[in-house]
Amino acid sequence: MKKQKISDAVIHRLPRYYRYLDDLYNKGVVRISSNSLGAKMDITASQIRQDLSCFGEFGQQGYGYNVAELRAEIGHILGIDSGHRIIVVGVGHLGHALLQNFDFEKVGFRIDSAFDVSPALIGTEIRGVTVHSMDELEDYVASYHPNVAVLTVPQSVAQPLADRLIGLGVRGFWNFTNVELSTKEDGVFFEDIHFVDTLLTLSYRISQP
Amino acid sequence: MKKQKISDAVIHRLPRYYRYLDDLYNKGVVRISSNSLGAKMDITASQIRQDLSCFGEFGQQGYGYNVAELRAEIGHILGIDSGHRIIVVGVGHLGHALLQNFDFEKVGFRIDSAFDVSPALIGTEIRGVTVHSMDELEDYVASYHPNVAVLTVPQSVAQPLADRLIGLGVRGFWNFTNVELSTKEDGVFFEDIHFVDTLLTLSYRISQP
DNA sequence: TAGATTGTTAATCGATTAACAATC
DNA sequence: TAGATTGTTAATCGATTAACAATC
Repeated sequence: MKKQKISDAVIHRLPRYYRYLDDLYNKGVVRISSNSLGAKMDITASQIRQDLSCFGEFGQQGYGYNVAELRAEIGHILGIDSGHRIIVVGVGHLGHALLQNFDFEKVGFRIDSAFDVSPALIGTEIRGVTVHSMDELEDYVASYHPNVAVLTVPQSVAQPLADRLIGLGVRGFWNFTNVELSTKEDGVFFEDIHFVDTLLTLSYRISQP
Repeated sequence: MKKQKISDAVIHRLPRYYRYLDDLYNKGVVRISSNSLGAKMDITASQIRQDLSCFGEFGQQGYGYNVAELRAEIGHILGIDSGHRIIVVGVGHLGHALLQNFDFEKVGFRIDSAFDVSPALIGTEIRGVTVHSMDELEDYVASYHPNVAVLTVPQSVAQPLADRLIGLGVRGFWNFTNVELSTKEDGVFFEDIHFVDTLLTLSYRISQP
């Protein structure tokens, strides 16, 4: 195992490894070699072994990798067992869709509260998650210390809201607002979901002659 | 201008360039140098010039780039003016949210129809987009030739549905189903949106000591 | 044991950055 | 004109792939 900075390229492949291993695991597959996993994922065996070697030695010569074990290891690297807590801020169409469809628990996030300004929503419950008033944000965060916030609010309030949450101790933002957020604070991370970018990439590809 | 294969790295930066230029354009900024754009975007001026040089010469020595012009050029490269047509297949929470919030026209996509199996939805209209029965897919595609489909259907039907649409001539898939789709057909592109992956990346970052 | 497959080192390939002549 | 800034070539850096000894 090499001790070094993990490159972004590697980090971005980890969730995909996890998805494939989780799938194999659910299918009851016991072992897999870097070669056959590479074939499935359409990447080289060499890359898989190189990537994994950043974090440890998880395989066995002549055998390959135990699926359940490797799945658990990568899950651990990704922090699935870290007991992260998450809140949804903004329960419009998109916030609502995420609450309804997204399996936060499956990736190790505990969620029990969402926040919105609309009186019509406050007090309602969506799949077991209660919608609170935005005014309760301070009290809630002080009590439960969620470390990640899903931002599904209008663009105009995104940055001030992020600043407010950072002040309260939130360290990660799953940002659907289409505004690139930033902060001077260290150790705060933004994962910006730009729907537009992916659709434009697709537009580019189908537009090529 | 170099004639060569455009790398994925470059392609994935194009939409971000477009967003920044669109923003500058809307703010009334007339010209910008690679240096100041790089400062804004937190990338090197050299990279911007290198990237743009793949597609042509859009700047002027001693002056920089005309914002309106460069914005239009990149928009053109991305196919924003290609008159693409798009349909939404699956009007659950997420499909609904996209229909309500996403500005398809702004990125050059015409949308007028969505499709679902639910009798309760068929015939309704969401922001001017009519929901049709899935049975009408063949007729609709034959008449209007949409080239992209947004897939917001259950995982289990994703691949067969994609195959069906490919057979009808659809060439791009904005795929929200969390299943990686594929085809043997040439010239068909998938843009898979894996919500899980981005949240796990965030999980990884906040889990680091 | 023999065959398979790992982890790692070395080689290659590609992407990013630096430098600079050209020129507006 | 002088200063600014481009497009492009060359240099550097990093990521991917290949090769192979180690070993289960």
